Amino acid sequence: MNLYSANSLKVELNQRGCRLTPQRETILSVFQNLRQGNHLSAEELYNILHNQREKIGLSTVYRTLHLLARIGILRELELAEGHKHYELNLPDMHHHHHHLVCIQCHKTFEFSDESILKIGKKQVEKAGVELLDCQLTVRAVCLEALREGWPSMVPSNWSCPRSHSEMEDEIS
Amino acid sequence: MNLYSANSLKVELNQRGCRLTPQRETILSVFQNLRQGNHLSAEELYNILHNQREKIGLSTVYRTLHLLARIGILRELELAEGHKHYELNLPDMHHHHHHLVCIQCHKTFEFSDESILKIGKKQVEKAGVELLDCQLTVRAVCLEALREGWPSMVPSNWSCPRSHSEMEDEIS
DNA sequence: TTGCTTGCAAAAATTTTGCATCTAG
DNA sequence: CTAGATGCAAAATTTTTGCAAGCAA
Repeated sequence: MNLYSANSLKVELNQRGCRLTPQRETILSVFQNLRQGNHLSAEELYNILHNQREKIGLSTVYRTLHLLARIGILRELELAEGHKHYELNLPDMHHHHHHLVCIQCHKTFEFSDESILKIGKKQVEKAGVELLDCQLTVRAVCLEALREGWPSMVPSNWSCPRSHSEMEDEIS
Repeated sequence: MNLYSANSLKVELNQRGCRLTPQRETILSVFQNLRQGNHLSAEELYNILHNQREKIGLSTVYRTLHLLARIGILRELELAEGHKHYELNLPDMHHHHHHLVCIQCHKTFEFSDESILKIGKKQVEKAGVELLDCQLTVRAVCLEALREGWPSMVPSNWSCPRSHSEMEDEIS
């Protein structure tokens, strides 16, 4: 599962006049160890690092997330929760996936579909630009919310009873 | 092009115990008059309203955008510019479209592909949830940025020389 | 009337930046 | 050494909220 070794990261960075610092290495390793299907916000990553007794400033976290996303190592997800989430970018057909998210409780499901990347590649070619990422986001309302009588009966902060088991230090 | 009349908006709102206010009507009309392919952030919408001498508070703008997106009248776009954008949600095959965006200069291209909505519908059915929106976002780097030597040679605030003609009061 | 809405200002949440200091190459 | 990176605190951006007053149904 080690898709980017510290060394290949170093090469990537040095090619662009950037440096491999312990902070960057640590942050990448958090993503490497994240179980498939999870993604982190800057704040969540920062908390994980703190739980691991790593001293990395929040601004460094933000700067590193940007850098790695720009390089193409991370993928930026916009799941409409008020902040971006990040995950490893695995552009090969095998790992490439997309998201279905409930706009009420933010539960997310992953799915794969090879034809999407093909469509993205076609468009990119037509526009004469270079592909970085291609993600389908399906917004929906979950069964539980519908059962509660969404949308009229569901207060905007309502969330599935069971869905409160999330993140913070979810490294497998 | 009048897809939602004031009256059908009223019905939609009243069904959910909400009211049709002049502010909501005005905001919807801005989107109706926006030329196809444009989308607005809360701030941009607020400015347009001001230019039209409408007195609508920024919080009302935010509240209305949320409401209309929740109802399914607007579509929330996440084009990675630091804030959400909104456009009319036209879920029929004919108007449904997707976005290709340059992460460097934020230029966006629209495209249609019927198979995407089909994929979304399939996933939604499988997950047993109700579809609200289905959008493919392709992130790429534009030709101009590549020519400048992206990524190593391009400062992160660089933008295509010509691409500075945007928004603010772009109503056609 | 009643309870949903608004506008304002204040607060919250998220992200960015300036700068002195540190460090990878 | 030297340009890039860090950490902190301060600032900027974007969005949300409390509350008194207004207005749609």
